[in-house]
Amino acid sequence: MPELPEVETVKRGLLKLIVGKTVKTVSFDNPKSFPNATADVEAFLLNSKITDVRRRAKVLIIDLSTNYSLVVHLKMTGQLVFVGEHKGIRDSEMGNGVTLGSKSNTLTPISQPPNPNGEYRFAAGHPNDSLVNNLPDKSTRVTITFSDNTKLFFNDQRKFGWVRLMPTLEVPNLPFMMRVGPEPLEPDFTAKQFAARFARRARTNIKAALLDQSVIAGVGNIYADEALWGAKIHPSTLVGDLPYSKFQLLYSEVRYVMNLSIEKGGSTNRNYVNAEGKKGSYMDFARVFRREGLDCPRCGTEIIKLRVAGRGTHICSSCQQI
DNA sequence: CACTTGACCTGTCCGC
DNA sequence: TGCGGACAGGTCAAGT
Repeated sequence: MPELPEVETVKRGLLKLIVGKTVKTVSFDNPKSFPNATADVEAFLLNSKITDVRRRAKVLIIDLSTNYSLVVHLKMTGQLVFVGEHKGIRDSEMGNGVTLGSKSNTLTPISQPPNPNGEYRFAAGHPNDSLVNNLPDKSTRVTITFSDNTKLFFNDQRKFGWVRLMPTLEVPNLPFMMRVGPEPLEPDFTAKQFAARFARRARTNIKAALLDQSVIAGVGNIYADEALWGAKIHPSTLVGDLPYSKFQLLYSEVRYVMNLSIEKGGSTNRNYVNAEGKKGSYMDFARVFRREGLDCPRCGTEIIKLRVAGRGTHICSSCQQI
Protein backbone atom coordinates (compact mmCIF):
# COMPACT_ATOMS: atom_id res chain seq x y z
CA MET A 1 0.00 0.00 0.00
CA PRO A 2 0.18 2.79 0.94
CA GLU A 3 3.40 3.88 2.53
CA LEU A 4 3.79 6.23 5.49
CA PRO A 5 2.38 9.36 3.77
CA GLU A 6 -0.69 7.53 2.49
CA VAL A 7 -1.43 5.91 5.85
CA GLU A 8 -0.90 9.26 7.57
CA THR A 9 -3.35 10.88 5.11
CA VAL A 10 -5.96 8.21 5.82
CA LYS A 11 -5.39 8.66 9.55
CA ARG A 12 -5.96 12.41 9.37
CA GLY A 13 -9.12 11.90 7.36
CA LEU A 14 -10.53 9.31 9.75
CA LEU A 15 -9.75 11.53 12.75
CA LYS A 16 -12.13 14.12 11.33
CA LEU A 17 -14.72 11.66 10.06
CA ILE A 18 -15.25 8.85 12.58
CA VAL A 19 -14.07 9.89 16.05
CA GLY A 20 -17.07 9.95 18.37
CA LYS A 21 -19.19 7.63 16.24
CA THR A 22 -20.73 4.47 17.68
CA VAL A 23 -20.39 1.11 15.92
CA LYS A 24 -23.74 -0.46 15.14
CA THR A 25 -22.94 -3.44 12.90
CA VAL A 26 -19.98 -5.05 11.17
CA SER A 27 -20.07 -7.36 8.17
CA PHE A 28 -17.27 -9.18 6.39
CA ASP A 29 -16.84 -11.79 3.69
CA ASN A 30 -13.23 -12.90 3.99
CA PRO A 31 -11.92 -14.40 7.27
CA LYS A 32 -8.34 -13.54 6.32
CA SER A 33 -9.26 -9.87 6.12
CA PHE A 34 -10.90 -9.86 9.55
CA PRO A 35 -9.76 -12.88 11.61
CA ASN A 36 -11.58 -12.18 14.84
CA ALA A 37 -13.57 -14.22 17.28
CA THR A 38 -17.27 -13.50 17.02
CA ALA A 39 -17.57 -13.23 20.78
CA ASP A 40 -14.89 -10.51 20.90
CA VAL A 41 -16.59 -8.59 18.11
CA GLU A 42 -19.86 -8.65 19.97
CA ALA A 43 -18.30 -7.77 23.32
CA PHE A 44 -15.75 -5.14 22.31
CA LEU A 45 -16.64 -3.73 18.88
CA LEU A 46 -20.42 -3.55 18.64
CA ASN A 47 -21.78 -0.51 20.48
CA SER A 48 -18.28 0.82 21.14
CA LYS A 49 -17.38 4.42 20.39
CA ILE A 50 -14.37 5.48 18.27
CA THR A 51 -12.07 7.44 20.57
CA ASP A 52 -8.92 8.00 18.50
CA VAL A 53 -7.12 7.11 15.28
CA ARG A 54 -3.35 6.66 15.33
CA ARG A 55 -0.57 5.53 13.00
CA ARG A 56 2.64 3.60 13.63
CA ALA A 57 4.77 2.86 10.55
CA LYS A 58 2.26 1.75 7.89
CA VAL A 59 -0.23 0.47 10.46
CA LEU A 60 -3.43 2.29 11.43
CA ILE A 61 -4.85 1.94 14.93
CA ILE A 62 -8.48 2.84 15.56
CA ASP A 63 -9.08 3.01 19.31
CA LEU A 64 -12.42 2.09 20.84
CA SER A 65 -14.12 3.06 24.09
CA THR A 66 -13.89 -0.60 25.20
CA ASN A 67 -10.08 -0.38 25.45
CA TYR A 68 -9.90 -2.53 22.34
CA SER A 69 -8.54 -1.30 19.01
CA LEU A 70 -9.03 -2.08 15.36
CA VAL A 71 -5.55 -2.52 13.91
CA VAL A 72 -5.44 -2.13 10.13
CA HIS A 73 -2.69 -2.92 7.61
CA LEU A 74 -3.55 -1.87 4.06
CA LYS A 75 -0.60 -3.74 2.49
CA MET A 76 -0.65 -3.22 -1.31
CA THR A 77 -4.25 -2.43 -2.25
CA GLY A 78 -6.11 -1.76 0.98
CA GLN A 79 -8.45 1.21 1.36
CA LEU A 80 -10.38 2.59 4.32
CA VAL A 81 -13.18 4.70 2.92
CA PHE A 82 -15.82 6.54 4.90
CA VAL A 83 -19.19 7.20 3.29
CA GLY A 84 -21.23 9.85 4.99
CA GLU A 85 -24.51 9.69 3.16
CA HIS A 86 -26.14 6.94 1.25
CA LYS A 87 -29.47 6.01 -0.15
CA GLY A 88 -31.30 3.22 -1.89
CA ILE A 89 -29.64 0.39 -0.02
CA ARG A 90 -30.44 -1.61 3.08
CA ASP A 91 -28.09 -3.22 5.58
CA SER A 92 -29.26 -6.65 4.47
CA GLU A 93 -27.88 -5.93 1.02
CA MET A 94 -24.35 -5.21 2.18
CA GLY A 95 -21.65 -7.75 1.33
CA ASN A 96 -21.75 -11.49 0.90
CA GLY A 97 -20.61 -12.72 4.26
CA VAL A 98 -21.98 -12.40 7.74
CA THR A 99 -23.30 -9.43 9.62
CA LEU A 100 -22.70 -8.98 13.32
CA GLY A 101 -24.92 -6.65 15.21
CA SER A 102 -28.12 -5.05 14.02
CA LYS A 103 -31.01 -5.30 16.42
CA SER A 104 -30.46 -8.82 17.66
CA ASN A 105 -26.65 -8.77 17.83
CA THR A 106 -26.61 -12.28 16.38
CA LEU A 107 -24.88 -13.76 13.34
CA THR A 108 -26.95 -13.27 10.22
CA PRO A 109 -25.92 -15.02 7.01
CA ILE A 110 -26.11 -12.82 3.94
CA SER A 111 -26.62 -14.39 0.56
CA GLN A 112 -27.44 -11.39 -1.58
CA PRO A 113 -24.66 -9.91 -3.73
CA PRO A 114 -23.83 -6.23 -3.27
CA ASN A 115 -26.59 -4.13 -4.74
CA PRO A 116 -25.30 -2.92 -8.12
CA ASN A 117 -27.66 0.03 -7.94
CA GLY A 118 -26.64 1.14 -4.47
CA GLU A 119 -25.78 4.78 -4.71
CA TYR A 120 -23.22 6.53 -2.60
CA ARG A 121 -22.48 10.17 -3.06
CA PHE A 122 -19.28 11.99 -2.23
CA ALA A 123 -18.67 15.66 -1.76
CA ALA A 124 -18.38 17.39 -5.12
CA GLY A 125 -14.89 17.42 -6.60
CA HIS A 126 -12.97 16.90 -9.80
CA PRO A 127 -14.23 13.72 -11.52
CA ASN A 128 -10.73 12.28 -11.43
CA ASP A 129 -10.36 12.85 -7.72
CA SER A 130 -12.23 9.70 -6.82
CA LEU A 131 -11.51 6.05 -7.51
CA VAL A 132 -14.48 4.73 -5.59
CA ASN A 133 -17.96 6.06 -6.10
CA ASN A 134 -20.17 3.08 -5.50
CA LEU A 135 -19.52 1.11 -2.34
CA PRO A 136 -19.56 -1.65 -1.39
CA ASP A 137 -17.88 -3.11 -4.46
CA LYS A 138 -16.33 -6.50 -5.09
CA SER A 139 -13.15 -5.55 -3.23
CA THR A 140 -15.05 -4.68 -0.05
CA ARG A 141 -13.93 -7.06 2.72
CA VAL A 142 -15.29 -5.40 5.86
CA THR A 143 -18.13 -2.92 6.35
CA ILE A 144 -18.68 -1.07 9.61
CA THR A 145 -21.97 0.75 10.00
CA PHE A 146 -22.24 3.44 12.63
CA SER A 147 -25.33 4.33 14.64
CA ASP A 148 -26.03 7.30 12.34
CA ASN A 149 -25.96 4.91 9.35
CA THR A 150 -22.70 6.30 7.98
CA LYS A 151 -20.28 3.57 6.96
CA LEU A 152 -16.59 2.71 6.92
CA PHE A 153 -15.49 0.29 4.18
CA PHE A 154 -12.29 -1.73 4.22
CA ASN A 155 -11.64 -2.58 0.57
CA ASP A 156 -8.73 -4.72 -0.54
CA GLN A 157 -8.43 -6.11 -4.04
CA ARG A 158 -5.49 -8.43 -3.35
CA LYS A 159 -6.53 -9.57 0.15
CA PHE A 160 -3.07 -9.02 1.60
CA GLY A 161 -4.31 -6.47 4.10
CA TRP A 162 -6.17 -7.12 7.32
CA VAL A 163 -8.18 -5.65 10.16
CA ARG A 164 -7.72 -7.09 13.64
CA LEU A 165 -9.64 -6.42 16.82
CA MET A 166 -7.45 -6.63 19.92
CA PRO A 167 -6.92 -5.02 23.32
CA THR A 168 -5.33 -1.58 22.91
CA LEU A 169 -2.61 -2.43 25.41
CA GLU A 170 -1.56 -5.46 23.35
CA VAL A 171 -1.04 -3.55 20.09
CA PRO A 172 2.62 -2.74 20.88
CA ASN A 173 3.22 -6.46 21.50
CA LEU A 174 2.39 -7.46 17.93
CA PRO A 175 5.55 -8.99 16.40
CA PHE A 176 5.65 -6.28 13.73
CA MET A 177 5.33 -3.53 16.33
CA MET A 178 8.11 -5.07 18.43
CA ARG A 179 10.51 -5.04 15.47
CA VAL A 180 9.64 -1.83 13.64
CA GLY A 181 12.19 0.99 13.59
CA PRO A 182 11.78 4.66 14.53
CA GLU A 183 9.36 7.09 12.88
CA PRO A 184 11.44 9.15 10.42
CA LEU A 185 9.27 12.29 10.69
CA GLU A 186 9.45 12.63 14.48
CA PRO A 187 10.91 16.10 15.22
CA ASP A 188 13.58 14.72 17.55
CA PHE A 189 14.76 12.02 15.12
CA THR A 190 18.27 13.03 13.98
CA ALA A 191 20.52 12.25 11.03
CA LYS A 192 22.95 10.62 13.43
CA GLN A 193 20.26 8.25 14.71
CA PHE A 194 19.16 7.59 11.15
CA ALA A 195 22.67 6.57 10.07
CA ALA A 196 23.18 4.38 13.12
CA ARG A 197 20.08 2.31 12.30
CA PHE A 198 21.80 1.00 9.14
CA ALA A 199 24.83 -0.50 10.88
CA ARG A 200 23.13 -3.90 11.10
CA ARG A 201 22.56 -4.01 7.32
CA ALA A 202 26.07 -3.11 6.15
CA ARG A 203 26.35 -5.96 3.66
CA THR A 204 23.14 -5.40 1.73
CA ASN A 205 22.21 -2.67 -0.72
CA ILE A 206 20.77 0.63 0.47
CA LYS A 207 17.41 0.12 -1.19
CA ALA A 208 16.78 -3.19 0.58
CA ALA A 209 17.83 -1.57 3.86
CA LEU A 210 15.51 1.41 3.33
CA LEU A 211 12.59 -0.94 2.67
CA ASP A 212 13.38 -2.92 5.83
CA GLN A 213 10.79 -1.71 8.35
CA SER A 214 12.98 -2.73 11.27
CA VAL A 215 15.59 -0.17 10.18
CA ILE A 216 13.32 2.85 9.58
CA ALA A 217 9.51 2.81 9.72
CA GLY A 218 7.28 3.67 6.83
CA VAL A 219 9.52 3.80 3.75
CA GLY A 220 8.20 1.83 0.79
CA ASN A 221 9.03 1.47 -2.88
CA ILE A 222 7.92 4.92 -4.03
CA TYR A 223 9.68 7.02 -1.41
CA ALA A 224 12.79 4.82 -1.39
CA ASP A 225 13.31 5.62 -5.10
CA GLU A 226 12.43 9.28 -4.66
CA ALA A 227 14.75 9.77 -1.67
CA LEU A 228 17.67 7.89 -3.25
CA TRP A 229 17.36 10.11 -6.33
CA GLY A 230 17.32 13.19 -4.09
CA ALA A 231 20.47 12.06 -2.29
CA LYS A 232 22.14 10.96 -5.57
CA ILE A 233 22.70 7.42 -4.33
CA HIS A 234 22.49 4.35 -6.57
CA PRO A 235 20.03 1.91 -4.97
CA SER A 236 22.46 -1.00 -5.35
CA THR A 237 25.19 0.70 -3.32
CA LEU A 238 26.22 -1.41 -0.35
CA VAL A 239 25.25 0.22 2.92
CA GLY A 240 28.76 -0.30 4.25
CA ASP A 241 30.22 1.68 1.35
CA LEU A 242 28.23 4.85 2.04
CA PRO A 243 30.01 7.71 3.85
CA TYR A 244 28.23 9.48 6.69
CA SER A 245 27.66 12.51 4.45
CA LYS A 246 25.44 10.37 2.22
CA PHE A 247 23.38 9.23 5.20
CA GLN A 248 22.89 12.87 6.16
CA LEU A 249 21.62 13.61 2.66
CA LEU A 250 19.41 10.53 2.58
CA TYR A 251 17.95 11.42 5.98
CA SER A 252 16.96 14.85 4.67
CA GLU A 253 15.53 13.46 1.45
CA VAL A 254 13.44 10.78 3.19
CA ARG A 255 11.90 13.45 5.39
CA TYR A 256 11.49 15.87 2.49
CA VAL A 257 9.68 13.48 0.13
CA MET A 258 7.45 12.09 2.86
CA ASN A 259 6.48 15.52 4.18
CA LEU A 260 5.82 16.75 0.65
CA SER A 261 3.70 13.69 -0.08
CA ILE A 262 1.61 14.17 3.07
CA GLU A 263 1.04 17.75 1.92
CA LYS A 264 -0.13 16.40 -1.47
CA GLY A 265 -2.39 13.77 0.07
CA GLY A 266 -0.11 10.83 -0.79
CA SER A 267 0.58 9.00 -4.04
CA THR A 268 -2.08 7.32 -6.14
CA ASN A 269 -0.15 4.90 -8.30
CA ARG A 270 -3.12 2.61 -8.80
CA ASN A 271 -5.54 1.89 -5.98
CA TYR A 272 -4.74 4.25 -3.17
CA VAL A 273 -7.45 6.61 -1.96
CA ASN A 274 -7.83 8.59 1.24
CA ALA A 275 -10.61 8.23 3.81
CA GLU A 276 -12.99 10.14 1.52
CA GLY A 277 -12.24 7.96 -1.50
CA LYS A 278 -10.08 10.63 -3.16
CA LYS A 279 -6.72 10.17 -4.89
CA GLY A 280 -3.46 11.76 -3.74
CA SER A 281 -1.40 13.93 -6.07
CA TYR A 282 2.23 13.25 -5.10
CA MET A 283 2.75 11.34 -8.37
CA ASP A 284 2.43 14.70 -10.15
CA PHE A 285 5.54 15.76 -8.24
CA ALA A 286 7.55 12.52 -8.44
CA ARG A 287 11.02 12.90 -9.91
CA VAL A 288 11.79 9.27 -10.85
CA PHE A 289 9.12 6.84 -9.64
CA ARG A 290 7.21 5.39 -12.62
CA ARG A 291 8.90 7.95 -14.89
CA GLU A 292 11.12 5.61 -16.90
CA GLY A 293 11.75 7.00 -20.39
CA LEU A 294 11.30 10.59 -19.21
CA ASP A 295 14.06 13.08 -18.47
CA CYS A 296 15.74 13.42 -15.10
CA PRO A 297 14.48 16.78 -13.80
CA ARG A 298 17.98 17.57 -12.52
CA CYS A 299 20.27 16.70 -15.44
CA GLY A 300 18.03 15.68 -18.36
CA THR A 301 19.37 12.14 -18.66
CA GLU A 302 16.70 9.54 -19.39
CA ILE A 303 15.29 7.81 -16.31
CA ILE A 304 15.62 4.03 -16.42
CA LYS A 305 13.96 1.19 -14.58
CA LEU A 306 15.92 -1.62 -12.90
CA ARG A 307 15.21 -4.39 -10.44
CA VAL A 308 16.83 -3.96 -7.03
CA ALA A 309 15.92 -5.86 -3.87
CA GLY A 310 13.30 -7.67 -5.93
CA ARG A 311 11.41 -4.45 -6.63
CA GLY A 312 10.94 -2.23 -9.66
CA THR A 313 13.44 0.59 -9.17
CA HIS A 314 13.73 3.93 -10.96
CA ILE A 315 16.94 5.93 -11.25
CA CYS A 316 18.84 8.53 -13.21
CA SER A 317 21.91 6.60 -14.35
CA SER A 318 23.87 9.83 -14.54
CA CYS A 319 22.99 11.29 -11.11
CA GLN A 320 22.99 7.97 -9.28
CA GLN A 321 26.15 5.92 -9.68
CA ILE A 322 27.74 3.27 -7.48
C1' DC B 1 22.01 -13.38 12.92
C1' DA B 2 22.07 -11.22 8.00
C1' DC B 3 20.52 -11.82 3.58
C1' DT B 4 17.67 -13.47 -0.54
C1' DT B 5 13.79 -15.40 -2.71
C1' DG B 6 9.23 -16.96 -3.21
C1' DA B 7 4.48 -16.86 -1.49
C1' DC B 8 0.34 -14.63 -0.42
C1' DC B 9 -4.00 -12.64 -4.06
C1' DT B 10 -6.53 -10.23 -7.87
C1' DG B 11 -6.34 -7.43 -11.78
C1' DT B 12 -4.21 -5.21 -15.66
C1' DC B 13 -1.20 -4.59 -19.29
C1' DC B 14 1.79 -6.03 -23.04
C1' DG B 15 3.42 -9.05 -26.62
C1' DC B 16 2.32 -12.83 -29.59
C1' DT C 1 -10.01 -10.76 -29.28
C1' DG C 2 -7.58 -14.52 -26.78
C1' DC C 3 -3.90 -16.27 -23.97
C1' DG C 4 0.36 -16.41 -21.23
C1' DG C 5 3.49 -14.04 -18.53
C1' DA C 6 5.18 -10.20 -15.99
C1' DC C 7 4.15 -6.98 -12.80
C1' DA C 8 1.80 -4.04 -8.94
C1' DG C 9 2.28 0.66 -3.03
C1' DG C 10 4.13 -4.94 1.63
C1' DT C 11 5.30 -8.19 4.68
C1' DC C 12 6.45 -13.15 5.99
C1' DA C 13 8.28 -17.74 6.09
C1' DA C 14 11.62 -20.35 4.33
C1' DG C 15 15.85 -21.05 2.25
C1' DT C 16 21.25 -20.26 2.13
